Amino acid sequence: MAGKATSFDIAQLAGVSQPTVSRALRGSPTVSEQTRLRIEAIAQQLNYKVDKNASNLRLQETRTLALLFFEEPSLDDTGINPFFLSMLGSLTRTCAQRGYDLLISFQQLSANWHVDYEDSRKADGIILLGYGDYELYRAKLEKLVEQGTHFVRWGFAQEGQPGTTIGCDNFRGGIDAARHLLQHGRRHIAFLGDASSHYPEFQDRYRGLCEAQGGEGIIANPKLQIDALNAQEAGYQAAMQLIDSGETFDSIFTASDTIAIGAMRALRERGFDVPADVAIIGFDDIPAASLTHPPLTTIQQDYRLAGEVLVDGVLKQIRDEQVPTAVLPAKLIIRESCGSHL
Amino acid sequence: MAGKATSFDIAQLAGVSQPTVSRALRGSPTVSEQTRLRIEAIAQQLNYKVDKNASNLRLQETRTLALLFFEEPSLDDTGINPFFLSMLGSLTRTCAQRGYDLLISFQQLSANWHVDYEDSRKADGIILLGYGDYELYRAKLEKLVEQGTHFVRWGFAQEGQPGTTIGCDNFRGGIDAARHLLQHGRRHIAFLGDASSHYPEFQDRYRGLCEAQGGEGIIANPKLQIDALNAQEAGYQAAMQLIDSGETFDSIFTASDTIAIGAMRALRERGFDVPADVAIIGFDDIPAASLTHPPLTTIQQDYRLAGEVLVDGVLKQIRDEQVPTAVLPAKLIIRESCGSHL
DNA sequence: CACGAATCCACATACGTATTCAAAATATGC
DNA sequence: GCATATTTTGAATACGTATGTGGATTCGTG
Repeated sequence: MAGKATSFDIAQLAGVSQPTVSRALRGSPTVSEQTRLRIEAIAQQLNYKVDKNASNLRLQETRTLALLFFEEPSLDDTGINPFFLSMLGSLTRTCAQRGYDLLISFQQLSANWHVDYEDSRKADGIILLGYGDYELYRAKLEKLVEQGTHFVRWGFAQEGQPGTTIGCDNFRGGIDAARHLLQHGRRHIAFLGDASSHYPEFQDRYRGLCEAQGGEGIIANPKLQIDALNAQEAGYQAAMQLIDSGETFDSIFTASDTIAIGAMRALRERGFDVPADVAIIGFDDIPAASLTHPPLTTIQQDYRLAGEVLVDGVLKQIRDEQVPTAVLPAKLIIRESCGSHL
Repeated sequence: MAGKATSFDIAQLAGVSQPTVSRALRGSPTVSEQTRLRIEAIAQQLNYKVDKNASNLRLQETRTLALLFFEEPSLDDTGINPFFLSMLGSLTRTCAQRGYDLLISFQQLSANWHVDYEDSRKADGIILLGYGDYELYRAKLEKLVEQGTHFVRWGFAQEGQPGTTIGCDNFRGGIDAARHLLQHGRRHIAFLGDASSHYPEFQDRYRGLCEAQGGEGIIANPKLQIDALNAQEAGYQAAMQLIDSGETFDSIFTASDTIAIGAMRALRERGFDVPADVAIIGFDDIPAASLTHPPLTTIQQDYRLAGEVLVDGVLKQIRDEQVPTAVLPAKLIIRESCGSHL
């Protein structure tokens, strides 16, 4: 028997026709128990596996999802956003549980990621995971919607956006982060992270900060907001810029843990003590957050739940069900970078 | 036009036959420039994409590789081995460059990962990434070889193993780690990590340690070797066990950075100063290694190179070329957990 | 014994592409 | 203007599976 066994080979050995083999292996009730067992035995013996390509072609579905990561092309490619990496585990696990395979791909935000995968029937649906300039996305998301592609995006969730987006409650998370700092008596809170509308997740976190400050009658000093993309180096430089600006600050809220790690390096180099001189709070709760010194207090995104919701969201779309935009809760994780444990 | 466009739709619009469309889009020289341009224009306009399933079925190849991660089922599933996660970036990048897609899956070591993917023609080849009991692998690897599956494994590389394995020079890395400690005057070096033959990578690292000690006339104290699987919690407990054993030790070489992080937590809790009281050196150089306090000196595995070698190895096998077992260099990364910078 | 129902299976076909082979169209040479 | 070489296209088919439809066999029932 040259090459892999096909359903015809089995049919021949079992003395039945190929369709009977197909039905038997799929558990159709129209094939007798006896024949089915015989066929199954032979299939096992020949190490037969259904050819996915032929099967997919016939069924017009792949039972595969595509996971597209992308980030700002300008960022250092030394690593992948650790938060997304954490989510990867949850995504693959959920996919496996639902009987789907996961095709993975890293993309530049500028590339043509929006015109493949589902069109070419590599996947039944797409999960998009990425931070970056929202203006660059928008047109592509609209194209996806127009093509009827099944996809769900992780990120800033708001009604009226093209397609379905699932994200965490960035605004609420921003408020919680700010309150935590305020409760520790900090009044001059700096924000490191892009606060423009091009980065709506970061912007929302910043808005939460301003809101919480307003509740205490504090007017946020715009000079304490410094743009930074999601990278350690960006955090380092933003913190340096903040220090050099001469503005008064007693605490920093960073738009991500990665930025916080860079910022802490800058603070240390310049002789600031964390948290005595400057308290710092991050966002995401990446694995590294518990390893910094002092361990980083941060806002946790539930990547476990997120993975499930994303996968199930795409699967619902594939079944032509409506998937509403959803917002997942964020949770304050108190460690030591803001001072005493409350 | 209901549903996706097919090559027949294009053929009709272009006034040619379906085979001509296929040839035109694949750049066959037997179709005239003029018709090709016309066909390409129409294809673009209809947003036509070759159906991968049909194409794969016809060509009998998928241009997809499967990446199978697996770890000891007993380990906490809170996260994925960070070193493998680092490699993931390199693997996907290399795959993309070579024109291949990457199918990803996390497996329990005990599951039947060895009887799928290539058999069912989901992928042309497999990359195996995992630490765990080698005895559990071996039979499955042999089965893969027997079936003629194209696969490459990352791990302990030795001639005579089933299939092709690519790994880093664990023995050499162990020697380098030990020498670094010895150069700092440490004479009582403990090893945290399983040193049984079931975990050959770890065993090799330990062998390197013993070898280097032997070169200085030191006989390794077997009571300073304590089993630990690759997890923080395991590192923590192994270190506690070491401390409680009452044996004299002035330094620790851990089989992985993850173990080192757990061990450092135990040391800190028990009031040991790193590196003054106990020097510690890890293995892997995961991203978190630079964040510990003090920053962890470690042996770096070149995940970038590893990813390329693994992908190219499988591709070679697919082209029926021989792929020899290979050993990649490991490199000492000096930080601060062993004392002064040499 | 005959008739219908029930059970089980085979025939034919479709999914969309890529290639073999032969035929048509065009160009070349005399 | 005809034969031959060359380019370009189309008809037929195969890849392996899954399913609609109808045929054969068995069984029960009158």
